Amino acid sequence: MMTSVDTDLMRVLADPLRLRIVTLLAKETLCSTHLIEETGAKQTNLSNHLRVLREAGVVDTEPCGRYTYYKLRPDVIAQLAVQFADLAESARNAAENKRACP
Amino acid sequence: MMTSVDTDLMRVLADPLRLRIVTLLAKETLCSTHLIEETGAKQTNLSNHLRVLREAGVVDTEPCGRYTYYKLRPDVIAQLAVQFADLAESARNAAENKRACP
DNA sequence: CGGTGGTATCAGTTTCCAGTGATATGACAG
DNA sequence: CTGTCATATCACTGGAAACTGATACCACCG
Repeated sequence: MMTSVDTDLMRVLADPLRLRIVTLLAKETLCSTHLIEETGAKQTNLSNHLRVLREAGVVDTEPCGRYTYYKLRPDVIAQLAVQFADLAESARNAAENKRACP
Repeated sequence: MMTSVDTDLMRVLADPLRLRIVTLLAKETLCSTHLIEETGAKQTNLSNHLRVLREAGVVDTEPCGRYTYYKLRPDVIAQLAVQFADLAESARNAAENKRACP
C-alpha cells in the first residue's frame, strides 16, 4: 500500500488547459495544429503547456515532417489512478480510526 | 465512459500541503492540532487549507468540544480514481488512433 | 466570572505561474 | 534559395493564490 500521490504530477495535471489536452489525447494522437483547433488556445501558450506535459513524462512526442505528434502515456495516468484508489481504500479502512484529543 | 476529470477537484488536491493533509487523513481522523504537529504548518495556514478542502467536499468536519475533527470522504477520492482509470483505458484503446496531418 | 487553549476569519504581502508578443529554428513547396 | 508554415524558446507581465499577523470567537477549566 503506497497511499502517496505524486504531487508534481498532480500540479502538472491540475491546470484546466493541460487537463483538456490530456483528455483530447486520450481519444487520439494529435499534433499541435489539431490541439490549437480543438482548444482555441494560442500557439505559444499551447507549446508551453505541451512542454510541461512532456517534461513531466505525461506525453511522448513523435516528429512527423514539420509536424509534431503528441501521444498520451496511459501508464502514467493509470498509475495515478491506482494511487488514488489506494488512498480511497485506506480512507475506508481507517474510517473510524480517530486519534485522541491532545 | 466519461473520460473527464473534475478540474476543480484537481486544483484543490494539487497543492502539496493539502495533499499531505489528505494523505494523513486517509490513515486516521485527526483534529487541527494533530495536523499542525504532523505538518509543521502554521495554524492560520492550515485552517485556510482545511477550509478549501471542506468547501470542495473532500473532508467532513465533526466538532468535538473545542476541537474540530477532520475526516476524509473516501468516495470523492474513489471517484477521482475511477475518472483517471477511465482516462487511462481510453488512452490505451486509442493508442494507434492518429488524426491525419492537416 | 476570568483565563486559557483550539479554531476561524480577515486583510496584507509575497510568491508563483499561466498567458502573451517577439523571435528563432527547422521543414517543406515553389 | 526563398518564402511559408509548424513548432519551440525567451523575457515579460498580470493575476491568482499560498502564506502571514492580528484578531475574533467559542468551549472548557479554575
